[in-house]
Amino acid sequence: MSDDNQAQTTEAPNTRNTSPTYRYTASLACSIEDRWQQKWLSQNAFRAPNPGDDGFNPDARRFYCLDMFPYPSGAGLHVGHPVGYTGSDIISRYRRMCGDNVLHPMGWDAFGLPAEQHAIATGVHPRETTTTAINTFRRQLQRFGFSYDWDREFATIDENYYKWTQWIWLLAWSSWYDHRVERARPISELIAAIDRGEASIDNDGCLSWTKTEAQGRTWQDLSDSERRDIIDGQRLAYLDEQTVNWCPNLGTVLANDEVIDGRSERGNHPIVRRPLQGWMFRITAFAERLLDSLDGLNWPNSTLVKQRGRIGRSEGADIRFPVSEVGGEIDVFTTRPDTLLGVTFIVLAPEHPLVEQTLKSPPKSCDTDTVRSYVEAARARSDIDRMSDSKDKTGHPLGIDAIHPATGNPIPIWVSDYVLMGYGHGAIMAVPGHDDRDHAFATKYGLPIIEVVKPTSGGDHGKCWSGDGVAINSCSNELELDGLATAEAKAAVIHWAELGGHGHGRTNWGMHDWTFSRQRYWGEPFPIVRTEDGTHYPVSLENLPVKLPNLDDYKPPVSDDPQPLLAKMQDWVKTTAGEAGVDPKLLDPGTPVWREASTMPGSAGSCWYFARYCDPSNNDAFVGKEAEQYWLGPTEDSKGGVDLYVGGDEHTMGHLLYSRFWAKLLHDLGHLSTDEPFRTMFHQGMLTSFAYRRTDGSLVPVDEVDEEKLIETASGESVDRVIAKMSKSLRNVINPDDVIAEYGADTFRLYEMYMGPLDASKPWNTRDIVGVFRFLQRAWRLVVDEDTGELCLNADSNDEVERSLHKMVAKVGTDIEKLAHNTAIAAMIEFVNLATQRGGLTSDQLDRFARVLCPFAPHIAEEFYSMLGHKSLCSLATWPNFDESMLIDQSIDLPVQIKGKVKAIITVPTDAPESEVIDIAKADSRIAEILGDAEPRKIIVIPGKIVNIIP
RNA sequence: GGGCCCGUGGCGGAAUUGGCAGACGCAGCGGCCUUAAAAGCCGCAGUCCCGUACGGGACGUGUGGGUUCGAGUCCCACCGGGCCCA
Repeated sequence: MSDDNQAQTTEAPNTRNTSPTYRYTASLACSIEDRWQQKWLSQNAFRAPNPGDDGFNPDARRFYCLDMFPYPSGAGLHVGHPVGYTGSDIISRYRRMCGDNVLHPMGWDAFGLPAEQHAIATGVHPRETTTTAINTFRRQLQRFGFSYDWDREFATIDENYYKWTQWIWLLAWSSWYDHRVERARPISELIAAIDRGEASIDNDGCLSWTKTEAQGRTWQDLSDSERRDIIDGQRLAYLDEQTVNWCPNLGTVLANDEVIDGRSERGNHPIVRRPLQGWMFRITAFAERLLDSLDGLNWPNSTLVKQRGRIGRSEGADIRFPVSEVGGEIDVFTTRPDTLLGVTFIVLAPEHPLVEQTLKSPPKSCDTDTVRSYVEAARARSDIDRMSDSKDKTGHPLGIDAIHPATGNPIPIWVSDYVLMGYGHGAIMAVPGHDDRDHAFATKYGLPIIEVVKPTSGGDHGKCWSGDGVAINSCSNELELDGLATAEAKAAVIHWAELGGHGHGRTNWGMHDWTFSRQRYWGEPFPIVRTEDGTHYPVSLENLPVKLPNLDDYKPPVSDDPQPLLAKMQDWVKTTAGEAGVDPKLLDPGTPVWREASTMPGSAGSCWYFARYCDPSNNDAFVGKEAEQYWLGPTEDSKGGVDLYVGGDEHTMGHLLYSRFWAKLLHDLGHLSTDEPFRTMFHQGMLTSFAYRRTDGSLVPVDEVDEEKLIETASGESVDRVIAKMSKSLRNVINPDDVIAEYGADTFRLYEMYMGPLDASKPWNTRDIVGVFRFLQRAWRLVVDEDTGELCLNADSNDEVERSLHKMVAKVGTDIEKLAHNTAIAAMIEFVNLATQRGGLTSDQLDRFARVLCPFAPHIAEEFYSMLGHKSLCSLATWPNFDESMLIDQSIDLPVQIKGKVKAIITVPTDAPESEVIDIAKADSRIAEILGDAEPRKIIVIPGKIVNIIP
């Protein structure tokens, strides 16, 4: 052992003075780890050179392995974080040793509510809180020995980062979506097309590319503000009024996934539904592509299914129902146009404009007071709430009728909160014969039910059948559907509707445009200002980022009336074009302007961070072209995008959809060479913990239980062990710092990987850690003299050990590629156990073993490697080869079955032909005894596997 | 209500994808070493039955059926658990 190892020779606190000086104890492990971590950092060992940089190898295969970056919370790293990080570190280290160019970066998703909540409570600036938390996280991650390229680290709150977040937003604001070519384009091209007369805007504000005779006023006739409104209506970032989840206590709007059961996910505050104007992203324009390009992704199936569900494509038709009394008409969207003749009533969402219109001039039969209070009550409820009480539906008749377009019959119009304004048109045609919710509603209020679809097979005839079938009772003067299968009937109705002007076929998306404004402080400001007449002007690139002003008081005004926190800073909000950084060519610098007081949501920075790692310090572009093309562009093996993205599946729905959207936007506008950010995706499983449950079902904190006897200490009552999420209240949260202090980082890494499959959720069991610790101790003792600390190796190689080493190298390599780290570790344990029994390793064998161990337990591997005399790092050494011929044994044991039951094990030469195998099997005494003289009817030989004899 | 996933020893989990179920580890038991203990090393270990023992037999991957020479693995139904959507 070299001189610089002296430090750890002092005895470990948990060992007696009787234990050998150089035993692999926690303190020895920790001092080894500390030394190598310093070397890695000081040598910048895991720096990934970009094309053009020193040391870049253009012939190597690329491997961009990305961890979902963490939000650095004040509580420090949770024991669950390193599961995915260790899994990806192992494959990154392995691929690096295989010669790949590995990009394995880490950074910080650092804008977010918790730091702002902390600021409200303490007055400490969120930047300060966040920076402290980042330093803690970085220290903890480095303590695990992860091989990140720390030169590429950044945080989303860095000015040089959010400058580009703002720039990308401006890019969206300056773009529109051209559905003719299915891509985003600069809005200047649209304006030019309109100026040239190629495109026109119809009376409804819709864009039209067919040259028609000018109806009414032409573009030239419009005022500047009218033109501006039309163009603003095409932008991919646009202002709109939405019903939002307003959280008065947090002083902000929350996304649906930030609201759980009508309360905020963070802080558990009540939510009210309020209309509010804010910036939106026109993500729905990309819906079709977001759906279609999922097919090319190597993602877990469950994630693909969820993503498709989230996008929510449904094909159907818009059908128009005239309204007799008040005039006008109701558009409904239905996925089952074939059931048109089963419609017996119409249901409007409480927010539907016709409801308000009816209440203003109600017919006699409308109970206005009841309806009005019902509408008010429904407004306050969340969408999920309104849809979830599937049993007890409520509603009221409006007292007016619609005319059925195919029969001319009047059908009543109701209002009910099970219909949402956000889906379709906020109105449905109710088909109680074939829709469960409509059926429940009709039954409750005594509305007629008509059966119009007969199930082809199965299905309970007469009950509410919502599947496909054959149309019945579906003939009117206008339509004859009887006998048509559902698909044919749908087409027939759509055809009829389009011919008669009653509607048209349409694809509806469950996904909505993305509400992008937040009313809080700790987020990216929008780089845009507006003048008195409401015209918006971008802040020019050289004046980005628009920095957050400092606040004296972070408390939001608690109010049911949504107000952005920054609106308190009137000196900042009200400024001049010059002061705000608007290009003087666009607007005179002295012009009074108002800044946007809302900020971007937490997910903004994480939408594009995968790209920034490619070129994190670029001041001239969000990412340099060459770096971007190298790390993210298409290759022979990939259509482009991050090669492996590892992260939990719990918060990925929004993030994955939003990053995919930004990638498509950036791709369309020529800034990214891939339109999918993450080619291969892997979700690490959640770490759970044990908890204890009393017979009445209540949970007991772990420290109040005798875990051996399974009784509650205080009462003596017996308890069951159950698996639960780690939580403060159950006191079963594990702090990784404590575990490392007790066993070292190498053991920690091995334990988290050895628990089970990387993608499975599994319980932390402190008792089990010692197993992998013993493995490292055994490996250490196998080659190191515990008294002298010197290597203790054999001169001659044992053939059995050598063969088993080759097999182990082969298995570990293939297992790592599958991220099956648990079975790779089992293979290493078996190897060390065998080598221990056979009396040790040669120096050449240790050399290879150290390199195989390195991705998993890199510190002890470096130690072995340097003890062998290497001056270079094991982490940068070459992955050992194995000899194919060493994987095959001379002879193999085969089970012999009689009628599928194993009766004997025979040993045959590995390459024995079938006839020889049969002869050996028949010759086996036990087999011969069972078979007797009779010739078997059939003998099945599966080479290398089994022999099965049917007598 | 719809969709997706999962049920293997006392526990975590293996099983080259249809071929010896329970690798590896924890906990447990026995032995060696030790005055003793810890650590370490060696061994035993799915359940049940027969047998003093060597050994042998039956059952066995949530339950019931099916396909197959052969099923933890494929198919159908059910039970239980989880996640997502409504």
